[in-house]
Amino acid sequence: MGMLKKEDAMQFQKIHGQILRKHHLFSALSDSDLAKLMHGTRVLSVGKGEFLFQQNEEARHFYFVVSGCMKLFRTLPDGTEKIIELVPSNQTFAEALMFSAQKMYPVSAQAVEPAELFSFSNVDYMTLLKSSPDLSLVLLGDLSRRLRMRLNEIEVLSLKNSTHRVVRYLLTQIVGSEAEHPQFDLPVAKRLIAGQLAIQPETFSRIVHRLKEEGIIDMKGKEVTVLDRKALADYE
Amino acid sequence: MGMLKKEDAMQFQKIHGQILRKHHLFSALSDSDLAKLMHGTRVLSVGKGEFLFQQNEEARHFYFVVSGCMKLFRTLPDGTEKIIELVPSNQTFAEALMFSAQKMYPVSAQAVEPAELFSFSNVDYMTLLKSSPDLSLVLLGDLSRRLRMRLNEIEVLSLKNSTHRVVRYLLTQIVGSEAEHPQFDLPVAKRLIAGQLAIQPETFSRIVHRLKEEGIIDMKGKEVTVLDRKALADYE
DNA sequence: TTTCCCTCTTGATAATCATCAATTGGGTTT
DNA sequence: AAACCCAATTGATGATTATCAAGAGGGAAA
Repeated sequence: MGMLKKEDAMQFQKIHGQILRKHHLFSALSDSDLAKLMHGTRVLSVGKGEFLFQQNEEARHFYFVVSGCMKLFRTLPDGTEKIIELVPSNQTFAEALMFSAQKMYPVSAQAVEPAELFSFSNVDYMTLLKSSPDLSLVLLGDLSRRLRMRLNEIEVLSLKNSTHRVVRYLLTQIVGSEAEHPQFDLPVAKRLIAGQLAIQPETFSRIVHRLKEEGIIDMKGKEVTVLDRKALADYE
Repeated sequence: MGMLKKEDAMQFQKIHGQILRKHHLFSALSDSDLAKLMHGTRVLSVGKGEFLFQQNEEARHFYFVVSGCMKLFRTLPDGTEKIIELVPSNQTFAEALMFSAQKMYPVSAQAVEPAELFSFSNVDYMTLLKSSPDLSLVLLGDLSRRLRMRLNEIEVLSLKNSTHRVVRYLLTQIVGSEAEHPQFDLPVAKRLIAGQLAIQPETFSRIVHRLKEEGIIDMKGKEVTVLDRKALADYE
């Protein structure tokens, strides 16, 4: 939590550089550019429930999640919070603000479980960008992908009833799996998932109950098993 | 509707170049670059209700709306359509796909009123991008702004009741206006606005009726007058 | 002008969902 | 182990909204 001294920085890069390399925002950087960027990097530990930043704070940094999980949300006029995104490890967030005229975070960021983060200076990264057209293209692809994610969310929120939203959520969790009875763990607490789907926790619980009764899925704690893929897809 | 011949192209650019110049995607281009780009440009006329492209079609072009209005929407599993965006004149759309790995339009595009469009080749524009880091930054800002727009939409869709959504919509239409009784025209048919807010036309109509009864707004056809700004804002 | 079409409106009803309240269950701390 | 906390569940109720149906209004075309 603070600027690193030179000798630490070298050690830091040695240990963590390769973690970053896996992410497309950093994989295209030359060794020297990465070193330069990481010189201004800070390592942050955020405890469960702790805030990283609040909505409308000035945005000078963007972040990479090393471990844990961050929750990005907006506070609605009635005081409830709307979850915009849950950011798992090995992902970045808040990097789109670098290019926006609006220099304030449009969301608040809070850890849903203890998290380790790298923070990057927007101005430093911008400097790299200006000298590297390829990197810009990578970022453009990144934002484009994010845009598409948001599109999907908008579609989910527009689905007529809550059951459809839950079903859609379950289906997105098992795309890619070829298994007859796909299995996965809910990434976060059920109430948070309900929040993402803009339904109440009680409603979520009741819908899951119904799907279980109909023999379409099974759920024990966070462990989900899809028993009838077709029936689930047919709900749509 | 077709590739322009050289002499036409010059005329074309003379007439329309300055229109494009006003848009930030093209304002940073040099004269020669703009000329090069417009050489491959097509002018399209799309009649009311006519489709420009369908969801999942391969995306080779992006578009600039010269006049008219385009509707971007997704078809939901139940057959209804969810309006993602209404694109008025002097705006571009579908340019984010240039950078995405997914090369298919994630939405369908249809004219809600007769529209004139310019189409641009993705590969041509990409070529320009690679040689112009500044242009990349402009585009990054563009996508960033779009991302924020989507964020707002997601928030609107998460608002608990329909009245809040309508009120929020009205408020966004009068930001910037300092008038005591701001006035504006609905940009499209009410049923389309209802669709954007993910509510039924009937519900929209009833909510407007109530707001009129309470003396907060007035609405005659598409002409809207806000009679009580404060009361409207307090609904949130 | 008259006809036609489509949007918008208004009413009545049914379905869905949020809210309030009480209980259970799992995991952690003391 | 006991106490405690918070998440999750389940039930009962009321509010909100979708749906179905019918009529009114407005603009375009014949």
